[in-house]
Amino acid sequence: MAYQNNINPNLSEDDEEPLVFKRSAASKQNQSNTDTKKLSSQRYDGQPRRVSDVHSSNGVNSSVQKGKMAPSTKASPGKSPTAIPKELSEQNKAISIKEENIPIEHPAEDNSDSDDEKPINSRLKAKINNVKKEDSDDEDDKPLSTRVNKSNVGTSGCKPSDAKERKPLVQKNGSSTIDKGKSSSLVSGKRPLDKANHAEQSAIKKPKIADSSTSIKSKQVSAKTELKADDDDMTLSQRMKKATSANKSSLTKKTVTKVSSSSIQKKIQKGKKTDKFSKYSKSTRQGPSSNDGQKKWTTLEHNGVIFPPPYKPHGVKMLYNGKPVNLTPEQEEVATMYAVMIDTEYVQKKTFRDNFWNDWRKLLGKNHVIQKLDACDFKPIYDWYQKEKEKKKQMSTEEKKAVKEEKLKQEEKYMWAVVDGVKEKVGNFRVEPPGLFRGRGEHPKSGKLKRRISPSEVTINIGKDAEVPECPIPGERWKEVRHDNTVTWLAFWNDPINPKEFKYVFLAASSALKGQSDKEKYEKARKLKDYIGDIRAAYTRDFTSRDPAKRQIAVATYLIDKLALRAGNEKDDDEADTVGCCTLKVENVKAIPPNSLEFNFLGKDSIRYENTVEVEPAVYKEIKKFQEGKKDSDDLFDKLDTSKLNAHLKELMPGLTAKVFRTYNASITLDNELYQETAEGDVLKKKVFYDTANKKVAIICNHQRAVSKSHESQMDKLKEKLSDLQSVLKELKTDLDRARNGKPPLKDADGKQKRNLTPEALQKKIADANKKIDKLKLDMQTKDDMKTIALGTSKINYLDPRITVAWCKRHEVPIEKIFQKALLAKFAWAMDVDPDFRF
DNA sequence: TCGATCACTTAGAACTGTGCTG
DNA sequence: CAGCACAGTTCTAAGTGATCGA
Repeated sequence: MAYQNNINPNLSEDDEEPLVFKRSAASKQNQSNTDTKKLSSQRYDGQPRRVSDVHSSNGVNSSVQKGKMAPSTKASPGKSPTAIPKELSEQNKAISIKEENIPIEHPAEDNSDSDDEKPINSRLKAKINNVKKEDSDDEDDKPLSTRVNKSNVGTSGCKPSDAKERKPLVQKNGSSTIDKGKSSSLVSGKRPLDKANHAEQSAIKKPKIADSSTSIKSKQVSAKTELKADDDDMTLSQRMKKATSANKSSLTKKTVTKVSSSSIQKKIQKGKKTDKFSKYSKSTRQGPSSNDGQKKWTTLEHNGVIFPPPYKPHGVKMLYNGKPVNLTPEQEEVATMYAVMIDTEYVQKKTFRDNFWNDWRKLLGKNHVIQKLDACDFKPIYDWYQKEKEKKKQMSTEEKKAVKEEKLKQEEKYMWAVVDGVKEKVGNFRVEPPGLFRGRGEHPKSGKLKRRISPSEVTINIGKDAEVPECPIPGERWKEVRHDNTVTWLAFWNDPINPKEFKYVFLAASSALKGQSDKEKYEKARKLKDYIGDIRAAYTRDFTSRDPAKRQIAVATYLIDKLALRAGNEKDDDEADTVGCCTLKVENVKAIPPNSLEFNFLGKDSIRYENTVEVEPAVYKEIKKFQEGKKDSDDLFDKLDTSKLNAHLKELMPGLTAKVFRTYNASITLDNELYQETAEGDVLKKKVFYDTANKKVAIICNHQRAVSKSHESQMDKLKEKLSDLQSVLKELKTDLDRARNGKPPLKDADGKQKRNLTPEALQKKIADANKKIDKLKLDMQTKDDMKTIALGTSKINYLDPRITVAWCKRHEVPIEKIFQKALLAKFAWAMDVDPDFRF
């Protein structure tokens, strides 16, 4: 089939014909390509891109929307004796999460939603077979080993082989979607108000604004308790029901944990009746749909945030016109921020320097000796800083360890939160230290001083009954304390660079709360499979609609579907000038006859997207029309913005938005790739196979990274190594010839006589050398190919981890080879997937 | 209806740790 | 054992999209 591009939207499933995706230089840089490093290379050529085949099986539609309806709530810790037994699937065990003091465990994740959607049978089966039911108790009691190790990853029998069979996957999963959802009445609103019957609650959401109600220290008594209780009950029972019915039940995967932080531990204890309970409680949390409205948690405890230490002046004097200058500590602090950056690219940019100078100058005052940046020499401070760094590096291992431990001791209490009785890691508990704003690309605010944040700017969100964290800076207090359980943040402050924006403190990715939403994200993307056929048919139809707005929506949707473009919200003038689909400018797309489009624009993070792709003739024609009579800098889609686009998408599938296509595209691509014949061989080979699939996704999503500073020199080294090997080979060949003729080998480079070897021995050496050379060449190629491709982003954000876990099980690859520790924790919810899972 | 606000996900760079190599 | 590449983690910027409120 010579890839013809046509991506016919309606392609039937089997059509997965790859669209030709020609990508030329994907460069990572921003506009000015001046920067050398950035110039990118060309790789990516011609990678065919497959538009996945997705067929929609007759659309079943389940309207299941993630959880909006169920009123359930979580049980409060302590109660819930019920605790649904959790089963551990064997798979779970496969993962060896070792000790780690993290608690993981997430409550029962409900797989609910999703699980529900998935074929029950299969899950059941799997569970039945593998699962071990734990009854009771706590995991503590049970040997970790059991739960964890045993990696039998593979095993499963399912042979992937028949791809054919699997293809229908969609059906499989899809159909299974069962309608449970239908019912759900729909989705409704998530407005907080709705849900809140209680006045109290209702007040909550708005608080964003001010919420006076909560003031510090108030330990309120509140009705909350009652509330809670109710909810809890409900939940439980509900959940149980559900669990039972589904049989699949529970889920919880827990990972045990050994918690260490005493303080929290104490709290836990306090809070819950017993540890056991606490564990259990987790299992009850949030039901699938539990979001009763918007409730994200019932109890929340944490210790607030930690602030960076006050500035310690170093007294090193910078020079102005060659002479040392005295600076106050405040002035010195900011000078130091700049000084340590003088060897970065930021400082090369005028905007950065101007912004810095502007802000620093305010601190210096009008009459300061320093009157212009150009005459400043920050080198002494820079040198001092380098020396400090060196000193640190030179510390003995013990010293380093001691320092680390000290730091840990100070921070430990901030590292954890207790959410509904479960200890969870906090993500960013450190308040951002002052510094110079490092905007990406040509950000107009780059270089501005990002001031220090004080506690009086920080709002804390915590459970009503929890102790309000003490403000870590004596004499100061929090700006505000809220008790808003409709949000997941633990604290926030206004971004000093952009005061209208906020910086939030959230739980870590390994938390149940995040895990749950991650899972929902993938379930939604999976659901798109069932709709994609209709959606494609619809937009294809609309390419020729009489209504221009409709045509724009159709074309935009097509691009988002086919190219996995981002939606493209409007941006302010004080942000870098980047675009997404809806904000593409005329100049960003060039029509190349007969029906190709050449895209070239700066996307998120000012990463350049360059791609030429063949499109449907109708699309080609429309794009040309949209461009007619417009200036280069005009919007290509003038009748469109993301909210209109998303509103339209929502009509096609509940909950559908533009970003879902990216997730869908990425995951289905991985799934398809991994169902191709997997290279047999050792784990390393399999990993290469996996990475290749991952790479395809990264290319589709345009995930790039800067070429490392040392790339060139590294390549040079490899080249040298290669040529050394080649000369060795040559020598060996000569020796072989001589040996065959009964002559002794030539002397080596140092003039020494080499050992006499038999032709056989030499042949073997030659074969080895050839092998080495081939491997080296391959490594070099790979290294060069990958120098601008970032695999991590898709792994973390776009690829349904169940696809990977299932593949690992099928091919007996230990999951740790693919997911590092942090990802194992983040994806704990996906570990018990069936080996034959299809996205 | 629309701009502003808020919450949360996605992103690459910077930093840190670690294991290999010579 | 130092110096390195590379892997993994941390940091925080930059997106998306829902909701608010006029």
